[in-house]
Amino acid sequence: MSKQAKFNRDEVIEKAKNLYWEKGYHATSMRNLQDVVDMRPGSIYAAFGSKDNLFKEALNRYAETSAENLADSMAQETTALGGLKRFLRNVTICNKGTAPSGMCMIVKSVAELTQNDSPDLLAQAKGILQTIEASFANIFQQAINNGEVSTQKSPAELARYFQVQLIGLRTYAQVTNDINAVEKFIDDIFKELH
Amino acid sequence: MSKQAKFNRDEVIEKAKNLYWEKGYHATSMRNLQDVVDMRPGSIYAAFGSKDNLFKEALNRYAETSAENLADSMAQETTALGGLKRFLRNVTICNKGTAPSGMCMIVKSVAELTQNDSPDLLAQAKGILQTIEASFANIFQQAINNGEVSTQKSPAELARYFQVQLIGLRTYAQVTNDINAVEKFIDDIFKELH
DNA sequence: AACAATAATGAACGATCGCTCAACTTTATC
DNA sequence: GATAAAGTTGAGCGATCGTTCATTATTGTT
Repeated sequence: MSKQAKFNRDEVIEKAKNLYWEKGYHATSMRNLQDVVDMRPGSIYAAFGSKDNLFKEALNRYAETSAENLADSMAQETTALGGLKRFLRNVTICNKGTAPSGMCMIVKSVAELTQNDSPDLLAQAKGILQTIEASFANIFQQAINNGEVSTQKSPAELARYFQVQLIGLRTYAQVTNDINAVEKFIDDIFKELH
Repeated sequence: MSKQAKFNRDEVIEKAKNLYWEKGYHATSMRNLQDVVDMRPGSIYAAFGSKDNLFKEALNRYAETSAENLADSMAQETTALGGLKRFLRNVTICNKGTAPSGMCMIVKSVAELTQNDSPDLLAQAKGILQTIEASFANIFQQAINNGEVSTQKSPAELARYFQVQLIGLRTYAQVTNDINAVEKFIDDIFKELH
């Protein structure tokens, strides 16, 4: 009995994520979203509830994809530090042309959203960044176990250090477009870690 | 002849800057601005032309204030690196409670604005970040001349490094609120530079 | 006191915002 | 083919957006 939905939920979330990522939360209107996902407002609201909730799903999708990208980078390298370096190069240099924005969607969200007007969206974005940092800590633990790391720092400290470099450098790359400088910067980071 | 304006232009720009800084460009409405500057729409438009133009003036004011804050930090320390460290501590830890946002207003703007919907606002924000980096380079040149710096890096490289740490750490501090971690991070940065 | 010149006001414009819902379409079941 | 259940549609709601402009208020000059 009943009719089955004709839209593909995964594809819709993917397209919504890309639009939110490009334009940010406030600058993305429901009509913009209706256009890119090719659905009428009634269907969108039946399926996702609200603009806020769709943004939440978009954030989660972004987090999933980021985790996959990190895993892919790790899998393509023989060392843990090599994997992290590949990941860092990907987000700052390689993927810059293809992605909806050169900036990290989560950092964009943390920068845009305030505690007053969307506390749970902000909390979710912050939580995702913490999760990512925790996965970096796991990787650095591996790197330490493998004897790849020269410094005395703990996995948590190394993860924090890497997170700051990632956020800072990705934003920096957005401003300058100086690929050579970014490349050199990344090399310096890993020269020091080794 | 004529009537003289009763509002104080500097104060109005200051208040507008603080609201834009807190809420971001898109989430700040002209009616929000009318409230905080206590002016009617006709007066605002006669004085500033448009929401975009008022935002430009706000960005410039922010840049001026940032330059003053940097100069103040430098003046309060005997060494160039000490001044930079004070500045970095100020924006990530000390001023966090009092400022409209823990984030840098320029970084927020670069994150929020896109090439398509406001190219000149974006260009101006990027330009301000370049100017700030150039002032860091001057300071590092002094530090090198004074023999404060241990590394072989050029002033431009050191400025880029500092800019990335500043952007990354300020954003990081916004996410975690872990003051001890940030404090330690800053200490590590300057341990290495010395 | 009359006159320019400029500033301040705020109602209101057309556009767009997030969102709703009554009407309609499609499907599975009997 | 009648019925029930669920998905789709899009006109349109009230609110708010950035902005305009006719009107009013305030000033220095004559």
